Amino acid sequence: MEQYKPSKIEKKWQDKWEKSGIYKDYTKSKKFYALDMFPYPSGTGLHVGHPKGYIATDVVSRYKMLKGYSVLHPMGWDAFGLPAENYAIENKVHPKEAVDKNVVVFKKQLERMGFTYDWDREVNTTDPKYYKWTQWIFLKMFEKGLAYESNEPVNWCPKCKTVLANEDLENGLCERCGTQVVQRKMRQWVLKMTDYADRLLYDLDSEDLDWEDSIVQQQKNWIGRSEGAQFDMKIAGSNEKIEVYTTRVDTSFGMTYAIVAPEHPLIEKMKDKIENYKEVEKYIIAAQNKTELERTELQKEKTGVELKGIKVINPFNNEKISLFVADYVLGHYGTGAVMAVPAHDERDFEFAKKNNLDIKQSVAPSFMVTEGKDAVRDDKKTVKRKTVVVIIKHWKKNEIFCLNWEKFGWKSFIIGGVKDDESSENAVIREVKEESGYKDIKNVKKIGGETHSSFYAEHKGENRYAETECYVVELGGSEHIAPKDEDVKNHRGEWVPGGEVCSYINLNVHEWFCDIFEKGETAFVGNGVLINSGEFTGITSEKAREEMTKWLEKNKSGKKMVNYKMRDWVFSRQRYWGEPIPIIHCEKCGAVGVPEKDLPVELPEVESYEPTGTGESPLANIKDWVNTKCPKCGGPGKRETNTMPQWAGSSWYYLRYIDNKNSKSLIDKKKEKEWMPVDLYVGGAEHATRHLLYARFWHKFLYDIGVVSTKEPCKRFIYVGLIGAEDGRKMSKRWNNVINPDDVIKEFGADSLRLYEMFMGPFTQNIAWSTEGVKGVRGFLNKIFRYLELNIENFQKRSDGRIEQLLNKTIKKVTEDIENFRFNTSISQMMIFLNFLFKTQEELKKSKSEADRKKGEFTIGQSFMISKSDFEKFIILLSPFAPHICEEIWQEKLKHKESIFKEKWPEYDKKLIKDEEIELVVQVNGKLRDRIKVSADISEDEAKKVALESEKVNNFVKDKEPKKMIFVKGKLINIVTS
RNA sequence: GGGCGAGUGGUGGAAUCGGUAUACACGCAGGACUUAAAAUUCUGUGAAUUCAUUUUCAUGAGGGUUCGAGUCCCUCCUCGCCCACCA
Repeated sequence: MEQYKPSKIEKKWQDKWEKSGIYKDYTKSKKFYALDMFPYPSGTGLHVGHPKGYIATDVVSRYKMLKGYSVLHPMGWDAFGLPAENYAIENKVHPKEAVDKNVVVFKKQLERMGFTYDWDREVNTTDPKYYKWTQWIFLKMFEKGLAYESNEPVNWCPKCKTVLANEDLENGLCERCGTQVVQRKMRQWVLKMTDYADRLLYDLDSEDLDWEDSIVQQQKNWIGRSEGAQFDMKIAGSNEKIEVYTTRVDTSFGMTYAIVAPEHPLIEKMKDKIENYKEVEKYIIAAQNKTELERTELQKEKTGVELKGIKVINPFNNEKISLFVADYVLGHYGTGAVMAVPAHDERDFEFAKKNNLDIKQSVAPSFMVTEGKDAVRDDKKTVKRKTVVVIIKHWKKNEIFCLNWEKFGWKSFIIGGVKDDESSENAVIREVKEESGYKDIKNVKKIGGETHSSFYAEHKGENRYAETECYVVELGGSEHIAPKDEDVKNHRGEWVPGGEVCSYINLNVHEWFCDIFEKGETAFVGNGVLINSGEFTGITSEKAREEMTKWLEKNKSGKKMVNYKMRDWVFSRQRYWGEPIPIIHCEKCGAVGVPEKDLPVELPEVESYEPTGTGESPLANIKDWVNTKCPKCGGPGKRETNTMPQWAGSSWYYLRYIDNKNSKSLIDKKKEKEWMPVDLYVGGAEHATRHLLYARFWHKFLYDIGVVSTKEPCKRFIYVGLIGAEDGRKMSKRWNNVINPDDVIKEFGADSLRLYEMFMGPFTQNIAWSTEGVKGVRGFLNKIFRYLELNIENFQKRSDGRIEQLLNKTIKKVTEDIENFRFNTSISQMMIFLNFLFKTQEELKKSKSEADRKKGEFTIGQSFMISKSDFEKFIILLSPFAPHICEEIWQEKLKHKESIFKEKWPEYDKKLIKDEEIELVVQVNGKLRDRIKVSADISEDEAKKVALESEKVNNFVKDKEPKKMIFVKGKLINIVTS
């Protein structure tokens, strides 16, 4: 029998596809843009983990082609950056040479996997024809004031000898070499990404973006928007002031001191007035010399020095308080100065404790109570659960309540108020019944004391107090209907059904918390109700933030303020191998952009790529290149010698694929409209806060200047789960556990590699490689070949009914699974289908031999076998995953003249998917007791009858009378006896 | 410390709506083929119990809701990723 030999077959088809350009059909009416993160062509080549994402996009691309789409599926090289440069330094070759060499290797490796890349569209970020446009974008940003020069301290990696962006750090270490980064003041180019912060944040929730939650969340956290207030604090006896930023202006009355960061300009300004300036100066110098690591990890203890002789004034109560310098306040965030409220901020609390500073409470804890998630009414459903009603009373006893709040294990609470004159258990229960529609209230526990009660609720912007008693009431035992919207409206405000309104109960427990303060245990950082806060006393934290900010505005001493954790993008590197920044410095005109007609500013040849470490890149040594004319005034000018970071080229590459040969513009408008946005983008999750953020930023800028027509670059992004080594470690040269895809392809074939990587588990999950697993999928491919060899003469006109049905189910499942990136289950479904073909074949053999034994006539007829057209459908389903073997079968075995690419993706027949007969599951008290074959549309009555007739069932029901029966149509019946 | 996610056989995993837990695959065991091995193929394979039918127990631990829970709720434990003095 002919064996399936991947090595011969695969090469043959790869060549034919490439030659015919069959997948480059861009004439269809529907488009699909599938994008991979282009690789950095390193010297080590690919390992099996790299292509996982590429395989997935290729599967989807081929699937979309069969579905009648024009599919854009390009590939290119992100080749600027340190590794190539370091290699160049070591080996004294031009980085370009190393890159070119590596690209050849990478391309060959990718080609062996049978990807449908359109290599005519290949881009390379180091190609002057490409980086001309990277520079062009920079120039446009420069023109719009989004690229600016700055002298702020930046992260400097002493080993890489370059500045790094915030995004390039890992725990304060250089992400590339692990060296401790130091802060260094340097002139550098910065992109004003913070101007786009709000749009970058809000568009994450827009319809243009369908990304995985975790990635969206990561970006949100990275952007780190916070809303608060900024206000002035006057320095007593001086005209100077500091500005502080806080998100908790509601705690202002608890302020007992203020702090400035070591780099705050006030210190220099007030030098003369600071009595202990020497001590302060010493502290500042020490702080500057601290590494990031010391500031965070090692140096957990908060340090600081008081600026003696200086007092600042709390604008809310005109109190004079001390000012400190402490390095737990960051100079670059907010205003570099904060108010300190030890009672309500853990860091301030810690610092205050250490330095014996005052602690003053201004917010009393209160508890937010909302309904449990499961109680949120769903229009279709009855909410079924046990509910606890808590009504709070006496504040001196509520310590018990607070302590036990969580320990009781109640899952949710409804707050109810009782009318003043009706404080009794019965009143509570009656009211609960009436107002909520809940029935079967039981298990009433009184947890309150005897005195007055204080029930506090914020409802639709209004604060209400009610006198209440304190009870715990357990609701449940049977189904109840969640309240309707009308009911909510009718409520007095105390009720919060459906989780639609948040309520506060002022438990007046601050005394209890005060105890803790006195014991020195904790700060209360939650929201609550203001105490000791002058005119603001008694309102909630939320309300207080609004009101107190308004107060500041009215008194012209502060305003509402928004801050971001995200900082502007430090955009210059002091290295050779990057795009030159197209700027000329002129003594007269300052920084002048290189005129568009002179782009690209090509990287000049240098003798040494070695970084200088002086804050200039090696380009600074090429005097001929550096010295030029100012484009504005014609006078002497010097070229900018810094280069762009590695992330520049990749921030817009997806656009260039669409029109990669255009020398007149970055992209042709018509073509851009035709293809954008990217429909599917697959790549590593580690790019969530860097590349994906940068690309969105640049894209939005390009949108603003009219280059692109979409607000977001890509519609759907899915991250790839990593492939670990077989030993459970990371695949790495260091552990000598790297699996090279070339070896796998050589032994098992590209189809097996593709199929295995898609089969190994959920796509986004990290999973270890298993060579045994590859053998498994190869067996599957072999079996298809074998089945065909055995049965190619036996195809019937129409398939066995069971095969037909299973095939239609398979079409449905595979189609849906590809759309949803559940490749593993679509492959297992195809395995199930093939297994069934073998099973029917066994049945066929059996009947044959039986016929032989009886010496009867035997014809295959229409049973047991599959029709040619149905088998072909199966092959088409498999072809996106294992294109080579499918093309081989299609053209060589099934004798089609045209490629399988020309086929249409099969549709399933809804009628055929329905089962006529099912196995009715019969449960007794929820336990499986029997399965009975019945017609699929069996009625409830019939099902009951059949179920009760079953002997097995009767063993369990015995003489007990069934209390009720639960029937799920087409699935099961549950007999309840107890 | 904060955010997100996960925990199911010996292993990777399936069960997407609260309805038959362990699909599919690997591994393992036994049989066939072979001088032999590999390859291939067939059968079995959660645990306990039983000759067997069977029954009981099992989805990190413990509780809860439900006729019914891997799935929902609460508490706890473990692991992974991201961020981390952001006021």
